[in-house]
Amino acid sequence: MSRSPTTARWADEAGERLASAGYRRGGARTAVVELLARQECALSVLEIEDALRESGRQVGRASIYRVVEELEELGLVTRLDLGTGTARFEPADPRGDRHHHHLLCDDCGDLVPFSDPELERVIGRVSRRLPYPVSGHDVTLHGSCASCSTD
Amino acid sequence: MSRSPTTARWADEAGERLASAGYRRGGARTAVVELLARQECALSVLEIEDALRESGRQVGRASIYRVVEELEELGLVTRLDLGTGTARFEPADPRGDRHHHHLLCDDCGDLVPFSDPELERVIGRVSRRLPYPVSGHDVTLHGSCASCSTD
DNA sequence: ATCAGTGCAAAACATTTGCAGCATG
DNA sequence: CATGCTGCAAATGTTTTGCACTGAT
Repeated sequence: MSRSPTTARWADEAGERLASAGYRRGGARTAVVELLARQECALSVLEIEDALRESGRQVGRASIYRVVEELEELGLVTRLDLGTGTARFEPADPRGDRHHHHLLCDDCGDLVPFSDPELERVIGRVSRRLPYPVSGHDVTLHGSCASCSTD
Repeated sequence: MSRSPTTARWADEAGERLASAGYRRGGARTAVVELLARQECALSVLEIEDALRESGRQVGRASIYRVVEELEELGLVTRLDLGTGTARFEPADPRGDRHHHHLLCDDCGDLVPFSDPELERVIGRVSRRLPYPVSGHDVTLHGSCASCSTD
């Protein structure tokens, strides 16, 4: 399995942060972190479960929920609630080059990541005039993808 | 109950659009529309249920779900999925002066609405370079409110 | 050897659906 | 008075929790 530098960096940082937060290196936790590190975009818990089973490393669903919750609390993953009934999770990178937002097809759930520096700048500016400090943000654009518009 | 001009306009438009879409003016539907018209910001289904019960107009929860779904399909309300486990609904106004986004306290769920013309402009610009047409957008800023930061 | 980590099964929620009875147009 | 609307209760699907067992340190 080849890992890009960015991907490897995230997995390593996650490992360190988990260790220094007092977590042990259990099998399920490691498997979930390594799978997430390889992802370009967000996965649901069910998708994580399937991907792990297919790669021969089955992990209980409850453990996956527990791991993504821990990772979210440490700021290592971002939870996306897009109104599709299931939450999705992806590696977080608040300031780095993997930071992005999403275009969602409201009909089929297809996700397209995008990023824009000016959007980030404007969000930063807006954040400063709000009543309490802003620690993060989500932007979701909604539409209907090519396959779903063919009606 | 006094209604501001904007609020009245939304309730009236909702009534018309529902009627022309072939819907009847049932009691539950009317009650939900009138409650939403009065709201400044988003409510969950449970909050809608409680508010209606307290105002002496009890409505079944399933009916509330059905009404907000219809209203969402007609573009009259916006559904907000903020990762709190429950969806919230508010009157929609995609281009008008009620259009806004939210700052969410991740600890207690407190919602603060805000709006910014430049943010809208940038989102419009970004939308144009994406692979399929964008029909709407959500922006959520995350933080920890004053009461929750007192630790 | 200890105590965190894990998996299973059950529980807790949010939301949707089926259906019988009520009320609008 | 026919058909859409409503409420209840049951079904569905997601996420959380309890508990016994496994495994990392």
